[in-house]
Amino acid sequence: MEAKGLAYAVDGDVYFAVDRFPSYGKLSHRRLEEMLAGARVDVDERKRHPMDFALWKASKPGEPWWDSPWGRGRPGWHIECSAMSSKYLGQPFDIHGGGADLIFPHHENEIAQSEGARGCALARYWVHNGMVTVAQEKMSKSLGNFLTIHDALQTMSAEGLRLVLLSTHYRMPLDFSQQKMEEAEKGLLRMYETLARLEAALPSSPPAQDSPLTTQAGSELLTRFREAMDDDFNTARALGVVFEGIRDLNRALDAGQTATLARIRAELVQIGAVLGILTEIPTQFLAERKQRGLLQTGLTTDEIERLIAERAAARRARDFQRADAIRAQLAEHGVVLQDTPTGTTWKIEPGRRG
RNA sequence: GGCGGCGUACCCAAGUGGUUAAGGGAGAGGUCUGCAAAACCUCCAUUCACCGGUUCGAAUCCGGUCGCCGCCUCCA
Repeated sequence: MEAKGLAYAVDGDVYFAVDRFPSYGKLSHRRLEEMLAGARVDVDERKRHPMDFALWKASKPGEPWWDSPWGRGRPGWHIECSAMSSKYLGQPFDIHGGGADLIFPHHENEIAQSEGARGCALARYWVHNGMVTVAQEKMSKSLGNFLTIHDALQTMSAEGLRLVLLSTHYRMPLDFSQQKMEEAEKGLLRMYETLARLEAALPSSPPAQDSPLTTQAGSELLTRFREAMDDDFNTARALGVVFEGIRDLNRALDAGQTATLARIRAELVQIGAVLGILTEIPTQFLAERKQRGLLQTGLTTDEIERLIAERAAARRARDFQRADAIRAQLAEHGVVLQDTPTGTTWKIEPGRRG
């Protein structure tokens, strides 16, 4: 870049000369002249142009350093991305992603230095995601309003978290909230309860595999899923397709249409594998959820089972008052009973989370 | 001030020129059930922040207004 006149060294620093790169600003739709007005004070006087950025910085005492033709120093802050991407992906490569807050200056500068150095495009497509916000404010380290994935997984399942993130188009801001987490968990529960029903009706469900989509003729769900994803990764729309599939599945289960069940299951399994949801064995997912929920009921499985047995005896004796009292007693602890043809099962009330 | 974007039902959220404005949550009614739960069915925006314009036709395009967010300094 120095040889091309795109960069210059000053006192062991090396700067990129933005005014020597005509398309500077093309990604962020900014023009150098317009940005001058907003340029703040303490511009480094050694720069030729205020927007020039460091490709290499001389080390100050106590800082880490590497040897270089310009003396001891370290790479400028955009260099690592250009260096790594060209080494591992080549140039140009297909898709460069990142948060919308990085468009300027970070990605703009990456383009300038990479394209300036190599004379060809850096990336074919740029994919910028909207910010995750908390109470409408950008979630960021400096504001301290952040939640790590590890934190989030203390109170919700990994697939539930994915569902939250998938429920909004990636370019839109996503306001992270307790309510969204709960709604995602509810949605996931609905899906797995349906799949568990399915498993009971049509055993030996294959677990979701990370395999390419195979769109068979007549597989409407897959076709619509693919259309949604082909539309700039419209995962919110794709989730709508998933929920419609779940509804179709429940309808077929109610109607006992076995052939339909197998087809929809195959489709949902493939869709789930792409989205990273519905990859668990339904009965295990529900059992695990039950186990976690048990903690905040203040009851043990034995106590619950004992009350259920007592209720069953009351029902046999047609003492429905006693039976309903037991139901109410358990409900107070968040335990919901479900009478089925094969006996009574229980689950933890959705929305109550430990 | 400049650049980019957002404002769709009670809440979340798709839809960017043309059949009835996806889907989820909440809510209401119904089927099923001894009672429930789950599931299913029905209902829930003549209307898309507001005003004006273009068009046979606009949530979607254009102009303006209001509100909100991100970036415009170093660092990553």
